[in-house]
Amino acid sequence: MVLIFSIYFKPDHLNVIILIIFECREPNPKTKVNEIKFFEKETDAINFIRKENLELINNKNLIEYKEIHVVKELIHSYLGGADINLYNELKELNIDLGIEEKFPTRFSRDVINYLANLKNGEITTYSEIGNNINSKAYRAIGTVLKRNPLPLIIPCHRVIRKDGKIGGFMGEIRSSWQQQLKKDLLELEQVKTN
DNA sequence: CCCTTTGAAACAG
DNA sequence: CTGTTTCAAAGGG
Repeated sequence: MVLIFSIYFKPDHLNVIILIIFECREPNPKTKVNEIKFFEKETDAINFIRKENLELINNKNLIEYKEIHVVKELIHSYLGGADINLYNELKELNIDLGIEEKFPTRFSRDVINYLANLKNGEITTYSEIGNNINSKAYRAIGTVLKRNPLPLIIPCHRVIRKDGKIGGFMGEIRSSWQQQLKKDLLELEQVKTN
């Protein structure tokens, strides 16, 4: 039996709804982080939860799910400006992120490993990642990040274009709330985005 | 399987 | 700005 849970919230100084999806396979008491998703409006998040038939966890019951509580609190602190590396922090706490299933190829693993070790506020470019993983497949790097199921934890928002442009976010390359969110996340880390 | 298409990119002109 | 280059993955025979 597989149970899928979710929790959503609006961070204090960020105009977005964050939905975190978890799964729990019955005999296994450990909860795995499935996905982090962003929505422009609360109604969009609610519609998604309905459509996907996700079980919604309220704050009162949150205490029962240790992993979910921890993930939510860490994201809260990070968005509040705390200098934490979400990926390393969660790894140390032994929270299951399902990295092997989410990034099955060598190439995608190399890309996200490089990203996971970036410091808070440290930005990089698609070509810089390429240089570090010994590949010139710049566009393929973008494709890996576009499909990143763990934004914030795998900080794909820290990857901009070499020419200084902001680059895409959530598959969006034109002006959109998604790209604004990328800028907001960078500014949260004191990165100037013009 | 192979063969074609597709990219949150980069580069040269 | 416009082509051209690039290569991993996904998609379609």
